[in-house]
Amino acid sequence: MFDLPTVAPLDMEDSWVTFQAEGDQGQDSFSSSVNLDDSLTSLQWLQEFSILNANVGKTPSSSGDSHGYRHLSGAPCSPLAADPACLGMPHTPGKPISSSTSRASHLGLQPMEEIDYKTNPHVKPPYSYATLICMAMQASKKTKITLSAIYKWITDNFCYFRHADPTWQNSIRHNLSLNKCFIKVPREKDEPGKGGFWKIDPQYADRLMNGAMKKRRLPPVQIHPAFASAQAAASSNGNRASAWQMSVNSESHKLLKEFEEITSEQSWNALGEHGWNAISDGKSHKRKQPLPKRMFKAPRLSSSPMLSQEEQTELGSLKGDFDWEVIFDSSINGVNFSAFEDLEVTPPLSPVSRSVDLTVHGKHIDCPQQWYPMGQDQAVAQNSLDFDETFLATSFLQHPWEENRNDYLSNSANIEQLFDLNDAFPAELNDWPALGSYI
DNA sequence: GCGTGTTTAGATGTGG
DNA sequence: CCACATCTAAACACGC
Repeated sequence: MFDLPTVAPLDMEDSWVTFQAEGDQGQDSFSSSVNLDDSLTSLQWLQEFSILNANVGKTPSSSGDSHGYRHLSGAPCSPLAADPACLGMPHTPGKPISSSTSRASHLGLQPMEEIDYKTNPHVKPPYSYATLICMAMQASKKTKITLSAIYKWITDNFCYFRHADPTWQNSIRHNLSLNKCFIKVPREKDEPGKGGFWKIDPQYADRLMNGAMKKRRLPPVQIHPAFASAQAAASSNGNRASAWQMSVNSESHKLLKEFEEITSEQSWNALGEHGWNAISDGKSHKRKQPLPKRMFKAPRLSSSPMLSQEEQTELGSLKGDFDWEVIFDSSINGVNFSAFEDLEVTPPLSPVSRSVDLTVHGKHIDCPQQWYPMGQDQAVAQNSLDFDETFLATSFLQHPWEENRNDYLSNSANIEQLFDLNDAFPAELNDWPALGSYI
C-alpha cells in the first residue's frame, strides 16, 4: 500500500523490525482468505506481520538484509543533521538506507536500493498530502494535532519538504480545509497558540477500515529538479544505482499506498457524498507528481518559533513517528473486526501465511480469531461498537496511547521496515509499476 | 506581519 | 474525450 517513509525515531539503531511469513501451514483462520491485491482490505499484511525486537547488529543496512529483513533506520536524531542537502553534501552513493527491494526494475533502477525519504531530499514522497497529514496525525499519538505540528512532522520525516518550496504547506492547509475526513477542532479560548487543531473524522476513519479499496494508485516518484540533472549525469555514467537509492519494498509500498488511497481527498469526499460505495467502486487514478517549479526557496527548520510550548511538546511526541503498533494493539484489545465483513474478500493470490506470527517488542501475539472476517450476515449496524469509534479511529487516532513507554520500537516503529514483507511475497508482488518519473 | 484557514481556479495525469 | 484525483497557485479574511 504505501511507500514507507523512513520515520524511525531517534534511537532505534538497536532495534530490528522484521516480518515473518509463516507460510501456509497455519490454520485456515481466514474464512475466505484474502486477496493480496487488497492488502489493507484484507489485512493480510497483518498476518504477515511480525516485529522482532532484537538487539541485532547496529550496522545499518548490513548486507544481512538479504532476507528482506531490514534494520531500522540509522537516521540520526536530527533529521536536519542527516540532511545531505543541509550539509551541502551530495547524497552519498551507496549509503545504507532502510528499505529493501523493489519494483524499481521497471525503471531500470537497481533493486535492493531504496529511498530513504527521511534523508533523501531529492525525491518527493509518493504520498498524497492527505496521507501525509494522516501520518502526522497518527504519529502525534494524540487525537488532535496542530497545523504546525503537521508541518513539523512532515519536514522531520520527509527531507524533501525541508527544501521544497513552502507552497506545499499551502497544499496541506488546502487539504485540511477541503478534505472531509479532516475535522477542525477549535482551540479553547484559554489555550495559547495560533490556529486550531485538526483530527480525522472517525466516521471516515471507520470507513477507511471498513472498506478498503480494490485498487491503488501507482506511486510515481518525483525528483527534485535541482537534483535531477545530477542524477541524470550519474545515471548516464552507469552510476545509477549508487547515485539514486531507489528501491521500494513492494508490499510495504502497496500497504502504504492503499492507506494513501483511502485517505485521499477525493475518496473521502466521495464518501461523504455518495457513501461507502464511492470507495468500493474506487477507480484507480494515478496521482501526478509535477515537478516543483522552485527549489530551495525556503528551507524549513524543524522547530517553529510559532509553536507554543504545548505544541513543542506535541511535536516532541511526533518524533515517535508513524506508529502502526497501536493498530495492532487496538485489534488485540478487542476492537470489533466485524467491520471487515464489508470487505470484499477474495482468495489469496498466494498461499502465504495463514498463521500470524505477530511479535511485538519481543512478545508474541497470537492473532485472535475475531481478526478475521466474520459471518456474512453480520449486519454492519450490528457492529455495536459505534463505528464512529472504529478500528481506525480508536487505533489510529484515539487509541489510549501509551505515553511512557521507553522502547522506541513500541512507540514508533519504522513503518518502512514494519512493512518490509518483501521476501514474504511472491515475486509477482514485487512487480510493481514504475515508480514514476525517473530522470 | 505572520500563521492560519477558506475558497476558487486551473493544470496535469490516468482510466474508462 | 471526459471524469476524476491530485496538486498548485492565489486571493482573501481573521486573529495573535
